Amino acid sequence: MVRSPSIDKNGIKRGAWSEDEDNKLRAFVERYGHPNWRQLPKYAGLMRCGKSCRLRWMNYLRPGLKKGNYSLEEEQLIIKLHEELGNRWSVIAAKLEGRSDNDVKNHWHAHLKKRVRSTNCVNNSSSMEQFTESSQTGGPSQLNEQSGSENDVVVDTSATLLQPTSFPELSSSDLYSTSNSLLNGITDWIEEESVEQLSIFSSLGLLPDSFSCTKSVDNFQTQHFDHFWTQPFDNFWTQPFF
DNA sequence: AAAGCTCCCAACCGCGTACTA
DNA sequence: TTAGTACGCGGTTGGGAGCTT
Repeated sequence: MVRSPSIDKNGIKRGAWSEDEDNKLRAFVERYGHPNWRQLPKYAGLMRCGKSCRLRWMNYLRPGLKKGNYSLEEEQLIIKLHEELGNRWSVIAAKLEGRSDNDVKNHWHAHLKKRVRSTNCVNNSSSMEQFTESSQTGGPSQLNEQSGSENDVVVDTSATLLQPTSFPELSSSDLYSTSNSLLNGITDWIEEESVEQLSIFSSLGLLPDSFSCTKSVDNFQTQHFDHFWTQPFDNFWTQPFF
């Protein structure tokens, strides 16, 4: 997953960091700080460029950095801030305790971007607005009220799907994927079935409350996942250091 | 079993900005 | 004012791991 270590023509090492290098950098920065990244590797006994040292420290070694799964709240905040600020990853990361800009950026490209895109696609509207709005209030928005004619059959049950407390070992991304698959399955099924069957399905509490379905006489459309994220889820440079 | 593909994270690169002489 | 230097940011890439065929 990391680049193979190599040494360029200037004798600067590149690629993946070894444990020994990490230890040297960590020990040096914790003892002396980092007032001059360019000079640091020389005094820390590292064959790296200052830029590489800074990056390694900021994204991996810095104390208080969180690694691993993002919480629902963190993901909501990233999406909200990205909508407001664009790709200003350092500003966004600063709002998230223990996350680096690189980490936030990677998580966005790997998980959140396509999620936002698909949500926008499904809803064909300002879903992010609803997303962030409902995230703040903690409750579901009122999509059903936007549904049109009296011929519409509106379903919005109180059943829930894939609570994180039930699946603590799954990340929110995993839960999202699984729930999305299930909901797509339900959607496909509903598109093939009658309104009557849909009503039965609803009355039995078998639809999640993140799911709403509108069926008009001449126009069938499903709307789901708008509320998924609102569900309860859970001058000392005088001597070399080494 | 193995070849090909996709995902995703760590690291690199280039550019803009701040600072200093 | 300008040139040089260092830093920080955001875009991009490399490549291992896991998945699919």
